[in-house]
Amino acid sequence: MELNEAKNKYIQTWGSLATSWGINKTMAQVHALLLVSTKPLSAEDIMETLQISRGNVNMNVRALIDWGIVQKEFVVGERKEFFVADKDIWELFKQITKERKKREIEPVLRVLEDLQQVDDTTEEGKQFKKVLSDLSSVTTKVNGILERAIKADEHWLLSNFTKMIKK
Amino acid sequence: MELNEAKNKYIQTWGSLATSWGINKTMAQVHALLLVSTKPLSAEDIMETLQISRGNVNMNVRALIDWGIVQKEFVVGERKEFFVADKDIWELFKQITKERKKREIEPVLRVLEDLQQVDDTTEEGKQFKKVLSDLSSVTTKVNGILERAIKADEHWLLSNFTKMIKK
DNA sequence: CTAAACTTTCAATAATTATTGAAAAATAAA
DNA sequence: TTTATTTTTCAATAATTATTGAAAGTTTAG
Repeated sequence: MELNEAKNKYIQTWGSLATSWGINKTMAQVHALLLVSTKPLSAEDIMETLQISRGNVNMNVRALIDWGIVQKEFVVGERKEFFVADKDIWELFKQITKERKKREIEPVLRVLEDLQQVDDTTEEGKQFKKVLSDLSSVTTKVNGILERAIKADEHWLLSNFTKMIKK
Repeated sequence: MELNEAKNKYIQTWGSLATSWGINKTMAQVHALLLVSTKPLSAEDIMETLQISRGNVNMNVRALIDWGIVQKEFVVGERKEFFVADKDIWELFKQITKERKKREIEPVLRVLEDLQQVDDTTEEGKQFKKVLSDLSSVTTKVNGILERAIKADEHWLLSNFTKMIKK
């Protein structure tokens, strides 16, 4: 398989996975592109490769920076900004998980907690509280799983590759 | 807080969480409604409570059944179908995780594997393969985390509540 | 069988979300 | 300064996704 064909396929695959996880397609594609690029890319490079508008590039690159998985980089002799993606993909996974946990799971936990205030003098009220408490348990548990994933073996990838190389 | 108000708030919260995870809002709301209902609901009950059309109810209930988290139930003396949601929420989480793993993560792993066939005689090709192999490692690892979550303590919730009740 | 009760389908339409592109704002060079 | 270059914003528009509702299809009762 030719390299560019492979890169393309990868960018597309990643983009389509992203859409089913509530991340927009372009954002995922921009990230994928930066990830497989051997050098920093400018907004124009991205526009050209992915055939998207300047505004779109700007918005999505900014979002990626916001998520902490892409950084600006300055190239000597160039005025415009260039971008690179963090190449440690475990780090990437952790960042994304951390962000989503904060933005989505934690607010739900807060609502569930708040709802515990419901009147439970009736039988139905009691049952509802039971469902809520089940939900809280599971959400908390999921939160915990993610928490552990985030904190887990800081250098898992590194040690993994050291192993691979040594072999 | 009044019971119906609380139930409503919960249905809305769950619905909005769902949209950011690529599950459609109505599907999540229907599920939430069934979850907090003390008795099986008919298509009409759902239509009325959520103010949505018959077709919409049908499609989403069917999808929920497809995911294995809602079941049909027959009510004596009634001709139409009624629906109930599985009340074991850990089971629900496991089902959803299992489905998504199968539908989304596994196909990506297959594509990544396929892309390993890329020509790697050039330096750039080698670097790309490195990125691919990183991605595979992480995706496999995530797959593993989910796998373990699915298989984990079949009766975690149950034992948890037994503990709570005993206390 | 036929009629009534109920479920499913799907083209039309609405609602939501993403993208463009040009104008405004910001930044750096001359 | 002023001018050129680059980035950001955002209203308009396009693309995607969800929803409706009525017609067609099924099932059950009589």
